[in-house]
Amino acid sequence: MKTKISATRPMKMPVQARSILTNEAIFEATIQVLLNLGASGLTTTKVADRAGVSVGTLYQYFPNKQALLSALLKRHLEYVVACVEQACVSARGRSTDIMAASVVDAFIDAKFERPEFSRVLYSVAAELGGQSIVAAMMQRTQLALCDLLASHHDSRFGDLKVVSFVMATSVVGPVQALLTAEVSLNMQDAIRLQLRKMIVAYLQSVSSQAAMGQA
Amino acid sequence: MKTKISATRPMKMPVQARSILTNEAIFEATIQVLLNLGASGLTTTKVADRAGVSVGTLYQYFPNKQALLSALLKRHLEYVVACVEQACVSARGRSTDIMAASVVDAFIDAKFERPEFSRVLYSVAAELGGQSIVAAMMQRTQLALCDLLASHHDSRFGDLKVVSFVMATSVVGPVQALLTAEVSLNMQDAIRLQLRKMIVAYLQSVSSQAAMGQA
DNA sequence: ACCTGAACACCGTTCAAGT
DNA sequence: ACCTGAACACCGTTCAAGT
Repeated sequence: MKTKISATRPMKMPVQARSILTNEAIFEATIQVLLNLGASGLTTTKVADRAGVSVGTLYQYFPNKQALLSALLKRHLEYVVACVEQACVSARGRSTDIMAASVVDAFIDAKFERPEFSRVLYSVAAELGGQSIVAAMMQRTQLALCDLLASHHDSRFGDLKVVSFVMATSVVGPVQALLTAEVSLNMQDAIRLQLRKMIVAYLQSVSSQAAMGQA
Repeated sequence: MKTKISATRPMKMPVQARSILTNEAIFEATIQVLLNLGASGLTTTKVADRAGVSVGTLYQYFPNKQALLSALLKRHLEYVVACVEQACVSARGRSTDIMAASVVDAFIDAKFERPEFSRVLYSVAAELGGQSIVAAMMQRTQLALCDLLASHHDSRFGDLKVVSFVMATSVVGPVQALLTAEVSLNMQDAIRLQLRKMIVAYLQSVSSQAAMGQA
């Protein structure tokens, strides 16, 4: 239990713990700066100041500004995708209505947990580093949707790759518009219901009975 | 036909003509730099060089870099919206199938006329100045869609504001994914057909007979 | 070993000096 | 009148010098 390690790292745990702590402080600082000044006002120096470290230290944790923002975007999108994946699991084997509502609601709810944060991340997502992260997350979402659709007892939905692509991508536009356009709460709810309707209608229009053959 | 105007602008037309020409040269240079180096590699100096003017001159035409990019984005989106508006006019009074196909095709075709350009503009659209332009263009699109839907002889589609919002926004995600994810041509066509299907299915699911009452 | 922040290169923007 | 480009302020990134 002594602290007599000389030239190596003091102890294994503390070093990692401090490292994780600093990492988290930098993330949190980035979020704050992003919310206060927007993506265009974000500066590595401002982030470092807010996190209580020097710029040099920030660059030990992230190779450059884009990597920092990409990591933040990735963390956010991984959370959102995880929510959608969970909804997919929960709705396995249920009706198309429930499938559609679960997925739509999970996505909207995840994005609206911190609307301003979701909103400001769109500019990060549109940059080079962001686009590949978005693509990867979209891929994961489509996989989860394929699983979900395949679990339906009575129906086949045609080419699941295509159907899940359309399902996944068609909800992002409306939600982005909702987040950036500041529409009324009534309108928000109305649109959520309409989105469910749209996905249900789509699924039913591409579905065929699984029992015998298909139309 | 003489050129004897002393201290004022040489002639009215030539000045405007030269002005318009330079303006266009700057736009064209911006597009080229954007295509070659991406939004993150674009520099006002590079644009000015490519346009054959000095930075100072560029700043006489545009107050700052963001205004330049916003103007370019606006011009692009105005063209795209014009295409969609025209499709809406052409499909007035037709079946829901034709309405959906016209609008979806017009949007996809307009965006795919210069795919790389459309693609690189997403990062411009996500920035502060871009978001309000996108919102305004979305507004115009929704108006055109309301007109289109109202022209249907046999059906009412409920709250047109909401339905047109969902229609307009739900196609942007798939098309953006198509443009950024480099999917195969087969897949592209398949998705175009599916998008039509989705919009048709949605319109039919929210429609009711106009003749007597509604369900 | 790890942190610091002055220093460097580069970019957006301006404006005194040209024509 | 209009254009030019050196100059300025600021930002991303590095690295010699500290502890």
